[in-house]
Amino acid sequence: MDGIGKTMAETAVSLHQRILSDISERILSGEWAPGHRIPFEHELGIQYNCSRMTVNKALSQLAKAGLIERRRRSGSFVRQPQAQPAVLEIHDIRTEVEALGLPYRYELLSADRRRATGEDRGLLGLDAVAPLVALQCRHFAGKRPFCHERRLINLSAVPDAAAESFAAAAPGPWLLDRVPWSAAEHRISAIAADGDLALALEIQAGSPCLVIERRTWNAERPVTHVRFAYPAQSHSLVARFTPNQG
Amino acid sequence: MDGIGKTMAETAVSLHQRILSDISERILSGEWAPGHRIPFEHELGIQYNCSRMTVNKALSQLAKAGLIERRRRSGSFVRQPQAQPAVLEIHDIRTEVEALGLPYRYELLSADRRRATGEDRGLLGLDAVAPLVALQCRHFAGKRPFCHERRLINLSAVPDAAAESFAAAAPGPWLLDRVPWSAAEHRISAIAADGDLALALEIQAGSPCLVIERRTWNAERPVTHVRFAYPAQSHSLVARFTPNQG
DNA sequence: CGTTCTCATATGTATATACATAATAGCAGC
DNA sequence: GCTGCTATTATGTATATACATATGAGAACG
Repeated sequence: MDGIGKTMAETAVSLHQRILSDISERILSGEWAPGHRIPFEHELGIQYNCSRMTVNKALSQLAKAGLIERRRRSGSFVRQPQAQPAVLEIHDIRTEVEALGLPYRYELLSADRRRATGEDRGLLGLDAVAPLVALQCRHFAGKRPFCHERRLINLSAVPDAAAESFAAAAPGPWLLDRVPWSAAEHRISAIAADGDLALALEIQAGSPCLVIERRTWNAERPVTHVRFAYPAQSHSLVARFTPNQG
Repeated sequence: MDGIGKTMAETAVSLHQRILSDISERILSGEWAPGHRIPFEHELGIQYNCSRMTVNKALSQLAKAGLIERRRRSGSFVRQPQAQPAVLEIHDIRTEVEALGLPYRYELLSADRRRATGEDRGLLGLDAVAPLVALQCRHFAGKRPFCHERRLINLSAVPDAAAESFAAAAPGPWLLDRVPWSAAEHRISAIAADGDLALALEIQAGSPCLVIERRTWNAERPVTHVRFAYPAQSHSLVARFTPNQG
């Protein structure tokens, strides 16, 4: 390294990026098998003609992505692939429908205010009885029902929801505006449509549906539980795993 | 900042980590609403009594996690929540079955070697005709079929597969040993079991199944396409979203 | 009034440096 | 041989610095 001031224009992509993709390629191609010790930071620094810090940043990122494991005093090692972590993007329903080029429509089927039953508490993850709102609604793509939504909202976490009718706007975006970000857990499964669901989705009873359940917390407090049911034909989820996403 | 040499023991967690969680907390709590401009790097540097580099690393990470958007000359802004990225862990089937405390058994139903048909090429993402192996097999949890697997393996990417019978060991782990790491795309959907699938899973024809399809690449080359079909009752997937995972 | 040019500014990327920390290897002493 | 100390080593985290780059704001100009 000939010191500070090296121009960056000589490389089209950043050095960081180059190191990252070089190394992941070697791992992905199998050239560096699981268990293999990759060169030390300072060695890579010499190879790439850059400082240890730059290498360090790239390797730290690879470690976070799960491709390598770093051990002090020993070096960095290619990890045994175990679980395939994949990133699933769960979008807003209106966005999804509009992405298909179809007009979106929302319809409220029922709204109900009650004290949490045992089942409600199980779904929401509540430890005590609390007031809540239970909703059922439908999302249309063009003329066809696209998705059925069944939702519980914990009123002690979101008191404003008591005054809201949800007749015109879907509860999902409404909540996102008020509880802007939160931790969430998703459960994805398949079910056979029972009578009510089949009616709502205008499909045959017993036909398969893809179900996404989401539980949402805000600072440790359960906010909402929602079950989206999609007719099997109309929907699938895509998840990707790419180790060097930048 | 009183210069180099500040001891790190005074803070239990790293400064980087603290900035990261502080800021995401403010965003998650709604204190900083979408569109809000968060303080400039140098301002945060003064607030946290640290250098711009440290702030920069934390903010870059938040940007990569999708919580904020960074604009040169303008600053960093809280993003509108759009897609909820959730991490899905897809494990080995044997591991899953054994996690249930049930004995695992594998059974090969059929193995077939052929040149890729049009459909095969679509599934694998091949642009040219190539030899491949097509497999069907079952995974048992105790006495019940747990999962049906239908797989294509691209022989030009994995020539060794031609010599392998797959009678005793499942192709998934076998491939993992040889193609140690790879990029993958998962598609999750629900289907109604057709006659063959119903027979293999010992369920009624037409009953719902959860389907996971996975396409795997190794250095831009398609390696395998696999479709796992689970009887709806027996399986669900869990994905989590936690914004500041470190 | 609109267009273009210049300048200031915030982020982006890289450097060299400093010290902390964890873990190993080797050695000393019992 | 086992235990515990010490030195070494690779990574972890932070610093100050330097320069690149994109872009917004305002000045200069037609």
